[in-house]
Amino acid sequence: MPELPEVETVARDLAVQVEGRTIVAVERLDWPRMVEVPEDLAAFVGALAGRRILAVGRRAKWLLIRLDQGLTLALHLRMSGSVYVPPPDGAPDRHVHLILRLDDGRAIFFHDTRKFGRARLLDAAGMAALDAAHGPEPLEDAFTPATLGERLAGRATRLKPLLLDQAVIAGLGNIYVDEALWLARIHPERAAADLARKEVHALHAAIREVLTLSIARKGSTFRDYRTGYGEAGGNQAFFNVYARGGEPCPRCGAPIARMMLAQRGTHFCPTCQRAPRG
DNA sequence: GGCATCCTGACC
DNA sequence: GGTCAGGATGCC
Repeated sequence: MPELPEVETVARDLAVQVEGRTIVAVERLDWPRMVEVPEDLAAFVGALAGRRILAVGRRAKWLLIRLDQGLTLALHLRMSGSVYVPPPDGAPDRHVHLILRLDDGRAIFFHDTRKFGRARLLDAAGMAALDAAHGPEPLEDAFTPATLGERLAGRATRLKPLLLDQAVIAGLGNIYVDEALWLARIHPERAAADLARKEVHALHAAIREVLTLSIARKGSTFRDYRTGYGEAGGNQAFFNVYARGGEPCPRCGAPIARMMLAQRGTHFCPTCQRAPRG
C-alpha cells in the first residue's frame, strides 16, 4: 500500500477538492468487510449522510476525513487501495467498493483490488485511541535523532521489522524502510540497539529524506496506488534498491541483494550497507 | 520470531 | 501450476 508519502499525497489532493463539501449519499459499499464493524453497516451509512467535510489529513498510514459532529472517517488503504476524486465523467469499475457522493455532484471513490482496505467511523475517543496506537510522525519537528534513538534503545530485534512496526514509528512501509536503510548505509538485519550514535543520526536523516522526496513526487506507484486525482505518482523512478535486486548499487556498483526478512521482500546493497557483527 | 490469513492480479 | 505484491493481525 500506500505508505506515508502516498497517504499524505492523497490527503493533500483531497483537501483542495472536497473540503467544505457535504456528503449527500453513500453508494456502492458492496464489500461490507471493509467497514470494521460490518454489523453496524446501516449505522455507518446513516451517520455519514449529511456530514460536512471539514478537513482531510493523515495519521501514520490512515487517511483522516474530518467531519462535523466530532466524527472522523478513517480509511486505511492497506496493500492495493486508492482514494480519489474521479473526473466528472469517471465511472467506477468493479474494484470501487465505496463511493461518497458530494453535494456538488462529484464523488470520492475508494478503489481496492485486493479488498484489504478498511474504513472506520470514529468519534473523538476513537480518534484518540487511533492516535495513541501509533508511534511518532517522522516528519514532525518533534521527531529528532534522540527520539529515534529512544525508540531503538534496548531493542535486540533486527532493524527492519522494528521500523515497519507502526507503534515504533509511524508511516514507514516496505519501500521506504529499504530505501532509508540504503541511504543510511545500514544493513536491515542489524540489531536495533547496536546502532552507533552516528548511525542513528544517519538513519533519522535518511528516513526524512526518502519520505520528503517522495511526497514532492506525489508518491510511488509500484502497482495500484493513485493520487487523490486518480493519477500515478512519480517517485518509483527514483528507487535506489527497492524492486531492483540484481541491478548495480547506484553508489558502489555491487549487485543489489534481495532476501526475505520477516516475510517481506528486502532489498539492500551487501557491500555498502554495514552488516551485523559476527 | 515464524507462519497463516485476508483478496486479486501479474508474471514466470 | 507457483510466486510475489506499498499491510496488519492473530496464533503457536
